[in-house]
Amino acid sequence: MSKYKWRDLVDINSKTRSHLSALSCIAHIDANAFFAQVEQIRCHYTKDDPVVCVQWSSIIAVSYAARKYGITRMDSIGDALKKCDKLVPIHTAVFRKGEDFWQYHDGCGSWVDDEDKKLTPENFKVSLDPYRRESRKILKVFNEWCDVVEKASVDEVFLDLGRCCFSMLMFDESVHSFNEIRRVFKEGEYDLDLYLPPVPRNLDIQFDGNVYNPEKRSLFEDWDDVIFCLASILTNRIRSNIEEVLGYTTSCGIARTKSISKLASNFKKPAAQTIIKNSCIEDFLDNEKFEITSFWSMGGITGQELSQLLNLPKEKTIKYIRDSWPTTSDELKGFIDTKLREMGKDRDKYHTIDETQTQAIADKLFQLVRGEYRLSVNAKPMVKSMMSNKNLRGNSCKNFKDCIAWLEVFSGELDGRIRELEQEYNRLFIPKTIAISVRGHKFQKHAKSSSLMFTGSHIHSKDFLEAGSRLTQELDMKFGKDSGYYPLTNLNMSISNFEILEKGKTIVDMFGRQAQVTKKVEPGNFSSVESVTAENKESLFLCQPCDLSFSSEEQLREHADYHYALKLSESLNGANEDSKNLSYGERRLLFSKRKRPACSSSKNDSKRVKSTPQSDIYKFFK
DNA sequence: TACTCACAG
DNA sequence: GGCTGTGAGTA
Repeated sequence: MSKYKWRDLVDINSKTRSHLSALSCIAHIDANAFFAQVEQIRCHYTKDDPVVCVQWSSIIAVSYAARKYGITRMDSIGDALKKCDKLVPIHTAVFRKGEDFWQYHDGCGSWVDDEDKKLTPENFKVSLDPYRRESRKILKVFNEWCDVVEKASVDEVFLDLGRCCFSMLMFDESVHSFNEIRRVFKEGEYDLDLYLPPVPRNLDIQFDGNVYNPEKRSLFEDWDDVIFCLASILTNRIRSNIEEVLGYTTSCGIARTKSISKLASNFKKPAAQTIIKNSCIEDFLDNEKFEITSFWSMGGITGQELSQLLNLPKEKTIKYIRDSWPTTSDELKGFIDTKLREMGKDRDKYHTIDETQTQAIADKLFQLVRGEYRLSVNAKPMVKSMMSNKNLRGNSCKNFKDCIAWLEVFSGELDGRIRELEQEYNRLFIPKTIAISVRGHKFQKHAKSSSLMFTGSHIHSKDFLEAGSRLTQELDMKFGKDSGYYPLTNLNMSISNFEILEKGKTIVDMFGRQAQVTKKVEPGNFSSVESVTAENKESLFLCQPCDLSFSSEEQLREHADYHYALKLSESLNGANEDSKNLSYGERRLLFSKRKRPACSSSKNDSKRVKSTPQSDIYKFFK
């Protein structure tokens, strides 16, 4: 007999409840030394070349090949060259002061002898655009395979694999072990409150990756292990797909919660995956000397203060918490409350801990140490704002004219990032407000903002430059005569309040004359753009992979199911093998009927291609 | 709404 | 360590 009920199994097929199910299955996938990998691939090096990504004279990402020489992110480029004379330092792309496009200057950097080829913060601004682009490409692949994807940062994602695993278990005809449970499910001969049948013996499936199993437990103790096994097969396929098509290696962790899966993906690197069985979670947390500060969001002051407050021992803090408060979080809450009260006048030492929130803190901690803290996997909303920022050194911004030169850079960067979004979503992004902020030696911050007129359907860098210059001039007139205003130490431009419109249509075409558009973003890659006008109300539900729109959420969900079916049959019935020789574009056409995005027409692209003609990193967009 | 702080990569 | 980004809390 299983310890899980039918309800637990059926729930993982629900987008909204899966993360709460006892059979939940989450993956965290992380691109290894991402910036270094991007540069390695762009410049046609191999994984064995000791590539590092450089910004001025600091190393911001170290490839695994370079780590073998003991090089770390803390090393200056000079230190690193001492450790490895074969080092391949590659500088990030940069904007030149006064220009509105970025470029790679391969062969240039702080480490070269030629003075003319030195890249310095006085005259350049780093561009992270190439990494954001590659990140989006990777994200697209995840979205093709999985219905719930959360982009956690530029180089990591969470996947809720509930539906995927459920489908593999119930509908994959090539695996015979599950015929009986499938029959019962399909005939409807089950009750949600009944326990599942025992896991069949001699399963014809195998884990992909490393199962964390120090106690040598049976690999398939119950259905959770079956789910995780299917998940491991799937994530391996997804990761292989990403490596085949884009070249990136990734690390993956599979577990029942986000926090455990994140620890797991970090456990073995690079290019590995680690599965934490539910029955091994406590072993994992205890054996691998994790502390509460190891958990996400606990890495800073909050974790420190919490550790102190609870008088946690240095070693085995997680086990200590579990053993000290074994049954409920209530006693833990009581303990925290008492401690805070005892603190009395020293209370402000723990300013991070809010005494009205002790129940929530206790609950979270109680669950975290048991691998039971269940956060849902949420797609992040598209964008709220965008900033282009420059810390200025020395005299690189000593008057109004210098400001304008940097504003050129900011305008170009923001414009490029908007173009990217427009390509990705096939929508127009129109920011309605713009802000300029400055910092100097003698003052913390002066800022000005204004609304952006939107003239016609296109906004480009000139509009930002114009509006930004005006604001900067106002600041200059107001404070510029003050001694200590110049040279500025920081200058930035930000845009916000985006209107998101269908391409080729004006807001009036879409929604009528007195339309006011409000944006709503649905979780997942299926977003809805909702328009509210005085008279009519209309919703569009968009399937990003296909760029099809639907008039109801129901239709969209139905359509989405079609995607999973295709992907899963591809994955499990060997279609993957058959299509191995096809190009990515052909594969995508085959499986998702998706049009390739048009070749990017941004200024950045043409410049970039010119400067590095050998690069084929963006070939999939051609 | 704007600003600061905490946190992360 | 420099840089970018997000969310929570606060005035």
